[in-house]
Amino acid sequence: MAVTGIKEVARRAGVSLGTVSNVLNRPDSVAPATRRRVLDAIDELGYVRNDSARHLRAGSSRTVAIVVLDVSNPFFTDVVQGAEAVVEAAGGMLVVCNSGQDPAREGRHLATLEEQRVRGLLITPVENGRHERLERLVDRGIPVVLVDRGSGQLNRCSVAVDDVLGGRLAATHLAELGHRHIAFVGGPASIAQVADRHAGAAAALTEHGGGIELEVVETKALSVTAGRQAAEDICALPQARRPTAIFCANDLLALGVLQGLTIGGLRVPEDISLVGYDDIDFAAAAAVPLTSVGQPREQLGRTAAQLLLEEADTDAAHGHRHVVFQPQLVVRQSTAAPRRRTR
Amino acid sequence: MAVTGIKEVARRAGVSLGTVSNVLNRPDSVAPATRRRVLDAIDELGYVRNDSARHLRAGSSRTVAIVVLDVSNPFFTDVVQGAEAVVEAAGGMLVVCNSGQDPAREGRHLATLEEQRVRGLLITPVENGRHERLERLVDRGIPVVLVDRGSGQLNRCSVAVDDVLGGRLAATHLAELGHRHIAFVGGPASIAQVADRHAGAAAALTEHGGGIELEVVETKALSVTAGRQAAEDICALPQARRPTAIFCANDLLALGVLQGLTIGGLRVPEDISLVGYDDIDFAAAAAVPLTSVGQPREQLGRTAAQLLLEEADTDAAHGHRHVVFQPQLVVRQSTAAPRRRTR
DNA sequence: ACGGGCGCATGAAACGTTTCACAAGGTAGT
DNA sequence: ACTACCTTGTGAAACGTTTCATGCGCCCGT
Repeated sequence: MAVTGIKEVARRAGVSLGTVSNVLNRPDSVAPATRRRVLDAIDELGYVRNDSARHLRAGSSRTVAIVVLDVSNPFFTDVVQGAEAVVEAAGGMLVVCNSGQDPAREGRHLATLEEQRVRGLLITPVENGRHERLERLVDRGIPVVLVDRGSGQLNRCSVAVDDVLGGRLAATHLAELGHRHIAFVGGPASIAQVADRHAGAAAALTEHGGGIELEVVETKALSVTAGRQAAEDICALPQARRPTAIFCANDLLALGVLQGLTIGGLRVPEDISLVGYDDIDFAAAAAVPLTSVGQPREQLGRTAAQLLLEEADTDAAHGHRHVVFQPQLVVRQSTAAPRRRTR
Repeated sequence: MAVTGIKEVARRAGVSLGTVSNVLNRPDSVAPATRRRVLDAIDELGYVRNDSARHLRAGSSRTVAIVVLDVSNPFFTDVVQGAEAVVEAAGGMLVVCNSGQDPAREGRHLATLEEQRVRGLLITPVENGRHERLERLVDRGIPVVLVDRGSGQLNRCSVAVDDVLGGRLAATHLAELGHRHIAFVGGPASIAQVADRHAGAAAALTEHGGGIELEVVETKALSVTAGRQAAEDICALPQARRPTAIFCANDLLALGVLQGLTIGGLRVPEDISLVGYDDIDFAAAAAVPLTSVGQPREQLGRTAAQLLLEEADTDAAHGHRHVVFQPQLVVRQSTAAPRRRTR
């Protein structure tokens, strides 16, 4: 009921303002008897600290924000959960903001977060390159950690997964199964992750030799719908010109492709092999469990959060680190050796 | 750079503290020339409002929180997006908290949010019934809207979907297709949604007459894994005792069941029909597109947020409303008439 | 017995806003 | 010319904390 604060508690317990504050923040420096009295008063009054006042005084807050591209992509929800665990363990709070790939929305979020004087920021920026607003936050002393984005910048930490290697793994797997005609499905190519995964695949195939063809099918988005569409195009090809394997930049895409292929009457993996990327839970749960390139999603979030808190706690200049994880190929049932072509 | 506030801006613009505040909050009450000068000063200094101070003074904040059971369930991410849209349009910020079905975690979140003096709270509580902490928030004057939970309580608004009706729709659909032996897969039964959906199905079948059997397969969770497990059990039954249709409490479950049936060599819908619930995007994208009971997920979130803001804006006592949406059956390819039993 | 330390409690100052009562000057109405 | 009012700007108070210099009493060691 009591909407008021520490003052009322102090009066009730018959102590001074400062003492109540001490009970709250440095309980050991208060005599047990006094402490008891204060705690009782707090209970009776139903007193709850006022965070705004606390942080106004303290200057910094205990909340950390994470800005993601798409809250409904399981990849990000897992990253969020990882970060959440670390932040909460440290007594903080993680607020999740969704930019939905929209730079304007991202901007609004950053503005609000700046006003809130958040403790730190985890972000997968919508756009690459210089980011004025982000620079400002950094200048202001708010630590920023880039998530799932290699960092050209040196003035902040970053956490990422080696997408080039991921692409290599997928392509090598297909090549070793004997595929000679592979399609890469993904897009838009402006997205760094997509470009890297493709580059990795291309490099691996070149090294592997044997003139393996890597055809690119560019999609508009990394979504299930986009994948289904791409699959339709592929089904329409005459069998001779049809790839025997598909590597998707993303599991959502791969699920769409799987669906499209099924509709088009092609079986996975008998007629065509399929590799996804991210290894989201739905990949394993698909009707044909997907072979996919796994990323340590939760760990990505955890590490990012750790780096952030570390930086936030370090008073002095802190050495910015760039952690890169290794992806891992998870082989399931969507890949197999190509059938002999009818000769 | 300037870490300081309004004061410095005032000095630079050669005006008083109050004037700067007016420029920020009531620009019209300031002469254009003065306003210009102040705005310039703000720009040059890179001044950014301090939210803590503002809210300390104002008493209430502009952030609204939503506490969900599982951030990685697409159902909730859609609800969140709906709420987000409304809150952001109103100039507020939505913070997403994940209780992960854990009452303790939920409690910690609520404690923090109470300290933050959030403007309002959207929540799908982990447990039903009286909720001490929630009561406290309400007493404190923080509006609370229950999401996806019918409200026994009358001291707050709620937004829900009629789960009993949803159950009826699913069961009726199957009965009309000619199924005589149906299984309900879901659990734990303590979850209100699960119980309601089952109750609806049972009621509909009774009314439909013809002695249709409704068998219950209780699961431990509403997850893909749990569904796969349940499907294995069903596959193990001798054909004569095997249901010809399955109604799942949840799409995640249904996806798991679909996978389990496929592994077990049963085809959907030829051998067995399958109905899910929620109509998440992955349901439409499954290898066999799922018939499912759709809920207006985003609208659920939007409405909840609207109710909340409305309550927060109303000074006087406000009439608590309970909005109930109608679910809708979405028929896709996972349901069909049962094959004639081999006689 | 005396000074130094230590343990505990105090109260005022400061954090950066917003608000509010008020002042100064100008304009208009009578 | 006088009052009344409007427009624009002012500065102090208040919001609820935390922090810090200070004070008071007590014990201990010499």
